[in-house]
Amino acid sequence: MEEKMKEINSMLVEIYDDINHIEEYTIKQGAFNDISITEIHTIEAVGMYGSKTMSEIAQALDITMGTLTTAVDKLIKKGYMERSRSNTDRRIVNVSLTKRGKLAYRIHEKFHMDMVRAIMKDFTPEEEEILLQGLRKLNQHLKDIYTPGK
Amino acid sequence: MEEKMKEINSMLVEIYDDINHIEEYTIKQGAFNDISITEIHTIEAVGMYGSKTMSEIAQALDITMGTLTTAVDKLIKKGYMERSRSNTDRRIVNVSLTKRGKLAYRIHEKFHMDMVRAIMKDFTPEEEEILLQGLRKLNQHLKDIYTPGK
DNA sequence: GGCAAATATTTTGATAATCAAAATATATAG
DNA sequence: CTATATATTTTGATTATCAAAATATTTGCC
Repeated sequence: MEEKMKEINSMLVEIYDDINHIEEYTIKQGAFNDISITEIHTIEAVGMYGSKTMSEIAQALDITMGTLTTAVDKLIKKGYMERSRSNTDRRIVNVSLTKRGKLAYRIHEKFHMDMVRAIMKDFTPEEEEILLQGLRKLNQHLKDIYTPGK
Repeated sequence: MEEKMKEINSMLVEIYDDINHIEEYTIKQGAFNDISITEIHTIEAVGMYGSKTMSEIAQALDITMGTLTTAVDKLIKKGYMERSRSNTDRRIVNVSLTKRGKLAYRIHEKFHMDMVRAIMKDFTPEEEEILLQGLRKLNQHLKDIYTPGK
């Protein structure tokens, strides 16, 4: 039992580190080598469809709006997203992805999907189901011990 | 299939983020609230027993030695580690944990173990085994597509 | 034995990501 | 129509990071 726990822990730590490195590396090698992981995640948070407000994005990323403002400035300059003031409430700024932003989104999404595919490889449907349930439980458990912003 | 993959992916992303937040939060609340996660990881890389050279630590953390130098400077100032020149080769700097450093190490280790214990608690042995298998596969997949330092 | 090349580390000068608090602009409620 | 609330940006700071230059020491070789 103790042994298995240690293995799971070191798996988690290794996976955590590797994902970081690989995500970084993949971006640097790819077609969009002028953006960082952090920036990809900002693009991810804006989302493929329609637009999001600054507040929504900042909340999703769990960063302050000040941080987000500068991040969005740079991503606009690089051609990945655009800003527009809401017509109904001029305080609100809507951010949406450009063509280039959407392409970057899709490529990053593929990276993630390939990762999941690798996990599922050789799993029977039952195993798949069990894994999913396990992850749901783990996720819920983590949410229980800590809820962001609280 | 596609649906299930998407759910697994978003579970993984959420879990990843939550672990980050929880780790950060736990440190801020605890007895060693003058250090960051990054600093805890530096302490972790120095290790409980004996000492490590700057090169070894930098390689383990995958950061440059310049970055490490400043990190170690700060951790020494805060009383978590110490430096000493090797007697056999005066170019080499050995870094080791102080009592305080070792205590921080143990507390962080306990945090990890508690987390794994919490995860496993809700799992049946069958789920546990499948989760472990999934993690092993993911780990292998990540190693296959990228080997650090190459 | 002494100099050139290699090795280990630190210093320097720069950038990215982040925050809290102040400033700005707009909306809403009484 | 004014005071308060809300959404965002600006300001001033800190931390983590890198690459390249500088420093100190060791090793290899004539």
